[in-house]
Amino acid sequence: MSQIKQMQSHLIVSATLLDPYAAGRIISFCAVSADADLSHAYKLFLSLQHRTTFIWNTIIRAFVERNANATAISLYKNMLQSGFLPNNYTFSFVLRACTTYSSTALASHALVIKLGWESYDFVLNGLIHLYANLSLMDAARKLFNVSTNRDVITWTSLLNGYVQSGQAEFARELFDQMPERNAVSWSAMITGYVQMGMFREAMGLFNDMQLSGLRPNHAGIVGALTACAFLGALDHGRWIHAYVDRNGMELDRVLGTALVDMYAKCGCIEMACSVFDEMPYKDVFAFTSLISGLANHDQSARAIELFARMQSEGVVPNEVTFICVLSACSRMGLVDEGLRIFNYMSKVYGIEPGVQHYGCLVDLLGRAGLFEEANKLVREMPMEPDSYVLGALLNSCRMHGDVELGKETVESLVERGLDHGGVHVLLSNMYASSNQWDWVVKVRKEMGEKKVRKVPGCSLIEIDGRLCEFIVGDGSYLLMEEVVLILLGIDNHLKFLWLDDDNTNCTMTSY
DNA sequence: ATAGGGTTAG
Repeated sequence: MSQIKQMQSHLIVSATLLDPYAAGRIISFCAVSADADLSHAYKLFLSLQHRTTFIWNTIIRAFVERNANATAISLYKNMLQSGFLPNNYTFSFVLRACTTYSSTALASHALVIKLGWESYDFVLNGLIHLYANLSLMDAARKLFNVSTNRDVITWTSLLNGYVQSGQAEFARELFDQMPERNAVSWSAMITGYVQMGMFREAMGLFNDMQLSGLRPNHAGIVGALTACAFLGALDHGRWIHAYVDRNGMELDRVLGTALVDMYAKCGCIEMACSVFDEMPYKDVFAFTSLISGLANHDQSARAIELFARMQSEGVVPNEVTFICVLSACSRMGLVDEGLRIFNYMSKVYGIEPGVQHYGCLVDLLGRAGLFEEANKLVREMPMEPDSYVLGALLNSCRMHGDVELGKETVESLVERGLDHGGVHVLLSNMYASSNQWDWVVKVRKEMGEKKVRKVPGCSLIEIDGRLCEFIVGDGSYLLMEEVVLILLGIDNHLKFLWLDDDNTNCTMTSY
C-alpha cells in the first residue's frame, strides 16, 4: 500500500491520474484488494475530475463489501445524478446494499427493468436474493419461476428466503429438489435450520453433508457449532474443533467465537477460555461471548475482569455486553458496581438502556433485598416491563417472602398476558411456604379454570455421541423402565442415607 | 482495456 501511495504521488505529478483508466486501476487496488485502504481510495475518488462507470462501480462495491449500505446507496444516487447509467455490475453491488433499504429496492428493480438487465444472470440472482432477504417471497418466487438459467446460486438465494420467513418445510423441499448442491448451499440449509431453532435437524444435515463427500466450509462449521451449543452436544463440538485444527482452518473472529460459545454453553468454561486466548483478533463478539460464559458459570469476578480488559484493549462494548456484565454483577450481589456500570453505559458509550438492561437492574436490586428500589424502578422505567423484568421482581419476592408484592406482580403479568404456567406455580409455592393454604387452593383453581398449562420442562444429554431428549410427563422412551428403576434405587439410597433427618423429603415428583 | 452473485458468532 505504501508503494501504491508513492506511485500515486508520482502519477499525480505527471498528470497521469487524469487518465481515467489508470485512475480506475489504482482505485480498484486501494478499495477492494487484499490489503485495501478504503478511506484512501475514497479520498482519491473524491479528488478525481473524470470518473468512469467502472470507478463508480468499484467505490460502491467497496462500501457494500464493508456493509456500509447507506453510503453505498447514497453514492449510487450521486452516480445517477451525475448522469451515469448503471450497468449489470452496478446492479450486482447495489442490489446487495438494498437488502437493508427496501425503499430503494423497488426503485432499483424498476431501473433494472428499464435498462433491460432483468434477465441477466447476476442481476436476476441479485433480485431474487434481495426479495428473499426482505421476505417478499411471492416476488422472489415469481422471478425464480421465470429464470431460464437457474444455477446453484439462484436456488440457494430462494432457499434462504424461505429460511428468513421461517418456512422450514418449503426450504427443505427446495434443498432436496436442487439439481446441484455445493458447500454453500449445504451451509445455507444448515444455518437455516439453526436460525429457525431446529438444531437437531441442523446436526443431522451436517452429518449428511459429510456422508455426501463434501467438505464442510467455514459457514457450515459455524452453523454446526451453534447447533452444538444450543443442544449441549459437547462430543460433537469437540469433534468439530478437532476437524478445524486438523484442516488448519484459521481461528478468525466468527469461527473462534462460535467455538468459545460452544464450549461455554456445553459447560467447558476452561476450554472456552483457552480457545479465546488462541484467537489472534478478538472483537466485541468474542469478548461478549466469553463474558457471558463466565457469568453463567458462576465466575462473575472473572467476567467483570474480562470486561475491564476488553476496554483497556480498546474494544468497544455494545448493548449485549452490558446485559452480560450487569447480570454478572447481579449474581455477585455487586449493587454499587452494577448501578455504576448501568449509568456509564449511556454516559460513556452512548447506549440507551433497553428493557433487558432494566431487567438486569431489577434483578440486581431484588436479589440484594432492595425491594422498594426494585419496585420503584419497575414503575418508573421508561418502557413497559416485559416478562423478564416482572419475573425478576417476582423472583425477588419469592426469595424474600413478600407474598403481597408477589401477588401484585403476578397480576401485572396477567394484565399483560405474560403469565405462563410457571408464574402461577411460583405464586402458589410462595403462598405454600407462608402457610396460606387457602390461597394456594385459590391459585390452583384459577389455573385450572384458565386452562393455564406449565410448559413441560425438558433436558438434553449426550450419551456416546447420541443426543437424548427428555420431556416431563413423557414416558415413551426406550429403556424408560430401566431409567425409572435406577432413579427409584437412587431415591431409596438417599432416603437411607438421610434416615435420621426429619425434614428430608426425597420423593420423585416427575420423570 | 480493468470487475460481480448465494451461506458465518454474542
